Amino acid sequence: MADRKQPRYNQKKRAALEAAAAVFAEHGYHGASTTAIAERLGIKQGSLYYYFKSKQQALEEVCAYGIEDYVSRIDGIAAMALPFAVRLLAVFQSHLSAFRERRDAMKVYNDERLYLPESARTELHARGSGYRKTLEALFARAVEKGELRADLDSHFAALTVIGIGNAWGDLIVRDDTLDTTVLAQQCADLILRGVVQAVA
Amino acid sequence: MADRKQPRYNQKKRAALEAAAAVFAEHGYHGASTTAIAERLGIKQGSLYYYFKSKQQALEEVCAYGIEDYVSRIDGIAAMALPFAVRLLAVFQSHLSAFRERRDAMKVYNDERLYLPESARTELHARGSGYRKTLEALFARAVEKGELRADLDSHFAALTVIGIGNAWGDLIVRDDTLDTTVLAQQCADLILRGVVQAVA
DNA sequence: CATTAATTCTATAGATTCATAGAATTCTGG
DNA sequence: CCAGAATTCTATGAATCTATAGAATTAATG
Repeated sequence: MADRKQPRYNQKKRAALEAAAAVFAEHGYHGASTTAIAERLGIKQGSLYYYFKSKQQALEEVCAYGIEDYVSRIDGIAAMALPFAVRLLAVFQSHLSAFRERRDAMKVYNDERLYLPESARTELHARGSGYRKTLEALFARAVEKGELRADLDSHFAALTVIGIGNAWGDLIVRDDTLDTTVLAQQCADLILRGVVQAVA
Repeated sequence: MADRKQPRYNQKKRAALEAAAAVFAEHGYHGASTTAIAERLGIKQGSLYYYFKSKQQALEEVCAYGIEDYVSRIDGIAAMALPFAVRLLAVFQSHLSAFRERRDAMKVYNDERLYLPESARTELHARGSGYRKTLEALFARAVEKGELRADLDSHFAALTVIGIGNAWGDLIVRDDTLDTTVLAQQCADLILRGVVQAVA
């Protein structure tokens, strides 16, 4: 049916993905109707099934789309040989700007992925927890190097940082006036001074 | 129809509320069917309308139920004349244990309230932002007293603390083994050392 | 026990939903 | 311009869901 080599198809497929993301983000997965998604795309409800096998598959793709670059960017950060403070700032910057650029899909990934069946969720979970583990390792290595206090729980710290990013991400989605750069700085600052050993 | 003076009624009404909370928490508002709620209560779908005028009203009540004591407790904390560190710990302790005690309703309040119509949402919003303002004032006063660094943004700090509480609350809901006392301590510790002026 | 009130049940109307099949249209390459 | 492929449309089946009405049952009270 769908020839992947046609640029025309890929273009509209992505538009379909973003339409689905927008409607899922606004009404939630179950509250979103295929009619609403199709309308946003400018086609009729039935035509939507040319792009998605089912509503559920649309959710899967939106979720995957929502985290793909968010997740991939942290590997770059982890690869850089920079002081922890700079890396942490980059983590927040990356996290928050991901919410700006793919706000709908990120929100959907965070809020709606739990409605996917086990099978689909585990694949997503793998990537998500890959992110967490990388971040955790980032903390752990900084502790080893003496950049951070020795009694820091890396697991706790990583989860909290992700939690803060998601919490502000949620607010960013609903408030366009928030400046992600400033916010990232504030977040990093708050965590850092709670994490860096106090100077005696 | 429903005489509020009958203890029998109130008892089952609360059970209905908790059944609705549980199903809303698991499937989301739109994904939850009145049949599922009724089944959990041990009655038939139609009978549910003896306790709720509509599904939407059930959501309103669950949301209100979800934050009532969470919100009320912060006033007590604000009233106490204690060092900021102790108060912050109490805030986290209160926030997290609220998630333990009313896990379903709290989750529903956080995740599903946006599906309520404007009118119902504003009343809830009043209470929620009352919480934020109190917390904000708590930070501001501590800054004035010199307990915290002078350049701290109280608004940012308050929202971040709430965000952390909600993030861990979400994890608590899904993982019964997490110890809220330890967690509250870790959260307070992390924020404090990022907030208290470093000793020179 | 009998009367009244409270609670639950059955049955159903009416609306909405997802998904499919096949026809109709539009696009593309020769 | 024509042939075949790609895209969209129409129409519809079957399931599900909320809410209501009135009957039936259970509990409470004198």
